[in-house]
Amino acid sequence: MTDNNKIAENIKYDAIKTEQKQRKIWDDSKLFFTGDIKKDTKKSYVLEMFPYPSGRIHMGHVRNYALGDVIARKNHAQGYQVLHPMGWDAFGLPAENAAMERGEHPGKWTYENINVMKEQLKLLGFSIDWSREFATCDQTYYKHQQRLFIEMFEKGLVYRKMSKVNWDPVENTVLANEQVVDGRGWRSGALVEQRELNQWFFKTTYFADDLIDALEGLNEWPERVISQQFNWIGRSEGLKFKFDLTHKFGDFNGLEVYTTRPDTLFGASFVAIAADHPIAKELAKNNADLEAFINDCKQSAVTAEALDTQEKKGFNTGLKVKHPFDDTWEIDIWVANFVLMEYGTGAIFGCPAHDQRDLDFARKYGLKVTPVILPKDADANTFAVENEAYSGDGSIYNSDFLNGLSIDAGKRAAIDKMVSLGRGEATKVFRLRDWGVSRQRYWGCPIPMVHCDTCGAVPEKIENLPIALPEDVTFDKPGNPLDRHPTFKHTKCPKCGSDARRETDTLDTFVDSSWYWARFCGLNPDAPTDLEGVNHWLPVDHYIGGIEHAVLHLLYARFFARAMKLTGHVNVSEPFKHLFTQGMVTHATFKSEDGKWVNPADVTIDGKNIFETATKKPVIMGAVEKMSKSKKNTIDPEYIVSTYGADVARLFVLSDSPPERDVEWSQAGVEGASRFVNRVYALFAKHALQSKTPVNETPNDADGDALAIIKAAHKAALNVTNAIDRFAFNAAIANMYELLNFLRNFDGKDDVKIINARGFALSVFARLLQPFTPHLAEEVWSLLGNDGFCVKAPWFEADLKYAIDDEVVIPLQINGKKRDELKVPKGSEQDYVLELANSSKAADIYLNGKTIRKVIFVKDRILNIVVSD
RNA sequence: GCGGAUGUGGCGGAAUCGGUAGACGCCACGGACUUAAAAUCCGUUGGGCUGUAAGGCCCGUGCCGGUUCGAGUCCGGCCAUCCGCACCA
Repeated sequence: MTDNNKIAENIKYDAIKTEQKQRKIWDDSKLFFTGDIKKDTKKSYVLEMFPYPSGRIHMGHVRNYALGDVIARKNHAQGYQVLHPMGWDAFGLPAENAAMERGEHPGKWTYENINVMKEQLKLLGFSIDWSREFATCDQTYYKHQQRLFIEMFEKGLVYRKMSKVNWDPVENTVLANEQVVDGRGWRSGALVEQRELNQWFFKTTYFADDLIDALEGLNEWPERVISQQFNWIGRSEGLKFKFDLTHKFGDFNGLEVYTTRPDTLFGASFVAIAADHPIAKELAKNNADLEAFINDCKQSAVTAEALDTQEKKGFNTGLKVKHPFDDTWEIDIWVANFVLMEYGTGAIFGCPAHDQRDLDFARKYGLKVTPVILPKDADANTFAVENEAYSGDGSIYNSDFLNGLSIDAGKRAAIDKMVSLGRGEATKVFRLRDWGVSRQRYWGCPIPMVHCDTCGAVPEKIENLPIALPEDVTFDKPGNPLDRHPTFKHTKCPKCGSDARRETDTLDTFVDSSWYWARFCGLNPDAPTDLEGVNHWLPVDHYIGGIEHAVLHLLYARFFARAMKLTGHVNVSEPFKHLFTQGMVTHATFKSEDGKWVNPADVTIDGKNIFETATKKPVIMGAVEKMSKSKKNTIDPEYIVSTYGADVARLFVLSDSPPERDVEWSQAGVEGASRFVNRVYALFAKHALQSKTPVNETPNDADGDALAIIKAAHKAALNVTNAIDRFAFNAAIANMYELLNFLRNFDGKDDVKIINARGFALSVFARLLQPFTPHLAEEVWSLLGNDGFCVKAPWFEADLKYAIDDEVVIPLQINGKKRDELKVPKGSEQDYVLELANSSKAADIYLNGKTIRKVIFVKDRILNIVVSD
């Protein structure tokens, strides 16, 4: 053992101290300050979904921001000008709850949390430009949001109406449709009630067609997000037309219905309306039985499972309509529990033969079932529908002028006829509704509108913005503190100057996060966006966050991009070019025998015995689940950072699983990452004992081991770069482990050429490490004798001359089974390889006495000889 | 019910273009160092059969089938798990 090695044995990497030192240097030199736009430099806008300031950061944040940081840092090294900002999604209910509990102002709680979390994020060494930080509860942010609201109002994208709303009785506020999951509030989990309230709406449906069409262009989005949005917007194309009532009823002489199957009109056997359809309501006034039925419908279940099993029920109103294509044909109108007022026109015609739901209904009430679509190869005289509706392809029959047509042609013909009769028109219907944004809460962006008895709802003047939240509020009573505030409500009409009432509802907090990506492009004090900034930086090149926002946030942000384009604040209609949705951080869960959750850190696993370390009481292992406080299976990132260092925390959350999948937190995995960091440091430190001269370019006089080292470095650079580009960070890290393992074979070797080659390989290695373990990378970068920052050193581009081996081992297959390996110079031709194969051991055994029928040769890949006896 | 994704050793996973399945890590086991342990370092590690040994053979990527000289990868059909939507007319 050389002296150097003896010294090296004692080399210990002090991650905690080194990381503090490095971060201070980065801060002092404003390393990640974006600065003014550099027009002649490639740009990269990397954005992770900004956090809600709940108190402390959790592992999910670490993974989210570590992912983005890899891309941002690699782009830095590649010479891009990078925009990598951070802010706070800071309005919302938890702050009000905290205010109630502590008697503090929600703003105080929020800003305190922001301070704590910002310090925690800084500990992790992310390459964030903190100079662009803002919180959505900053007046300097929501002021502009109020302006956007007013301008959208002026463009007709905002309106107010009385509407049935989803009322969350726990949060005491309204929820958007998207925020109701299985009939429950998405956050509170409370059963949602229906209430009638006057609400502000964003006209998301105005862009419905474009929101769905443009999905096709989002080819860097995950397929499942695209399909979720597609289903959510839910466009259907069909026919809206009017039935005539046989007898006028009150003010009603007709009934409008919507159908996607106008081709089956001659199979109609009933018409059904929703329980809250105006005709049903009117009828119920003089019909107690119907009233009872309607009330019954209203109370029916809201959950998915219940809907599934719920029986179809109807009430025959006694009213009838005439068939639109045959005056003499009369059809009963039923009120049915499965017809929704919110979709289409709230009324349908039922064709039981070709719709399962209609068939169930018809069978229950003994209604006629007339097939009008004849499957190919079926006999018109014998084809019948029993208990399964036929929804497949076929040709139309039993249908007068539609007979013989295909389904598509029949649809067109029926629509054309309906149009020529003046009874209807082709119509698109969307599942997507307009976005109700009024919330009866304090801690949100005030809606900048004024209600005047003469002028109606009038927007506040832009120069009066922000409409600021008053500070002197209390949370001791239920309801909205703004509404009961002594002065906030009282104002003058911006139009006529007379006494008026200020709107006291605030905006849904999803509004706040719908445009922050645009604000980051430049903190213009005078307008929502900086035009030069948005024109340069948008769209976001990489947007990274959780899959739980697949519909809500991402749909709203796409809507806002369109609205802001219309109002002249951005030039894109799609905000995010590449979307990446990362998996969760999970951890084992444990429960004590009395059913209480036990923190995994307090559990000892000794063979089959699992017990609480302190008390020795047995515990039961539960499922691996998303880290959550309630299940006590969280790991505090700050604890990991202070024990193992930020690099280890970052490395682990990226190394164990592909980023789009869940990663399971494990102590052993963390220790593995920590070993890696220490070994890497030791490798560099030992080298530094022998040389302090940086070798940043490929040495050209190497041979033997030195050449092998150089090749390994180039190969690693090629593989790691490719892996990062396809977001396979776990594979990138595996490649770095391989490089480490290889280079360790040459630890301490004192041959000059080896030292030189190793110095070069380490220079490459440091640069590959930089996006993943930046503190370590910068430290070892200077150990190699470099001035300046590793992150500023050019990203190492592999030379294929070195990265690709000049000798390859290819399999020799006989009849498709591998029988031997052949070492051949790269690019060897078939003749040469075949000759080599003939002299191999395998040839003796498998080729002797056989007839060669075919030879398959793929250069540098494989030789396969097909033989027979 | 509809739509989407996934399925590979004891575990997490790799295999980028149809061409050596199991890289890399974890766990486990053996060894070195140590009074001892931890740490560290060096090895072994898909299953089975066979051989004194070097080695050889068979099986193997959820299941069944197909295309191909060759399939984890492509095609058809199942099964399982997860996610989303769901009386949407």
